[in-house]
Amino acid sequence: MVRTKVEIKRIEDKAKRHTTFTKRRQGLFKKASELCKRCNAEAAVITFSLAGNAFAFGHPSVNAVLARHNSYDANGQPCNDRGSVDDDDAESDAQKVPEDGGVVVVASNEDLNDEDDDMKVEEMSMEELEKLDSAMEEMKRKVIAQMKLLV
Amino acid sequence: MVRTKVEIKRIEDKAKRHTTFTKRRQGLFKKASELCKRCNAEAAVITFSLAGNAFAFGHPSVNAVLARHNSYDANGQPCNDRGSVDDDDAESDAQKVPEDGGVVVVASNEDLNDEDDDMKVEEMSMEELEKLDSAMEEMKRKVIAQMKLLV
DNA sequence: AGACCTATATATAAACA
DNA sequence: TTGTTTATATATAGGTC
Repeated sequence: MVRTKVEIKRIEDKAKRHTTFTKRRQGLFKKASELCKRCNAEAAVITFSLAGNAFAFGHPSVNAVLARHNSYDANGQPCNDRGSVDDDDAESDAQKVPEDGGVVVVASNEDLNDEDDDMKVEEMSMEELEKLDSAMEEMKRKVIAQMKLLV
Repeated sequence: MVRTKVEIKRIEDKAKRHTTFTKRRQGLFKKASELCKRCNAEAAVITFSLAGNAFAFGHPSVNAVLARHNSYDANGQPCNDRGSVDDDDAESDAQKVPEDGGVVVVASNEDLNDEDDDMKVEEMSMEELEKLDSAMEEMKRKVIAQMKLLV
């Protein structure tokens, strides 16, 4: 796109490829940021380099956007892969988190309070919270996998 | 950026904002697509317009990237929000999802099997799965909020 | 709403520090 | 690696249809 028009195909030279990845990733994050600011939108960008490194941008936060996306997904709005656009249906009068109250999810994991599997989040240590968080990620994957089987 | 230099701030006019959102979203997806092709990378972009519409791009697929991100996240690599970069540590010789087995997260929600709060995912109906999924989203937010308090 | 236009702002490949 | 520099390709604001 520049000194000479380049074809959009895989760069073979490893060093060059990584340099381009870094530059373009920065550009991509900047574009995402501008989109959020200018349009008061929410967006998340997640990238993995070929080397396996992860980079993410999110506004208001990566997790916030992913959670919202998950809830949309679960509610039926599909997400195209591969450069195509998504829904864009009618009004879509916003998404509300169910109702915030009364949810008492507890975790019983071999590594996590075997005897007392009903601790409240407010009473957990950081270590316990992190374990619960990981357990939930795993559970999430299982639930989604199971849902797909039933659809 | 164009006929005249524009400030990167919120566009007040609703129609204009939406037009810009559409154009910039298309540009963002294109950039993401080019990054993937040129650098053989994986990337996902998720956006929500102010109106609440969801749009997503992913290579090789939105879900593939999100799943990979989840596993990274659970394994400790943090994800900055707000336009900043992520890890980029040493070799990062790939990521494996912990080990899939032994996790027995259960949900007890007023709307979800009050009497039996220890159902296995494999035995749940679609409706129950969706409720559990929503409950987990909510729990996730609470856990993260609590973590932030402790950090 | 979209599709096209066009002038200008940006992004960026290549080279080098 | 990370940051220049520079020439050129793209993206896009503001129109028009």
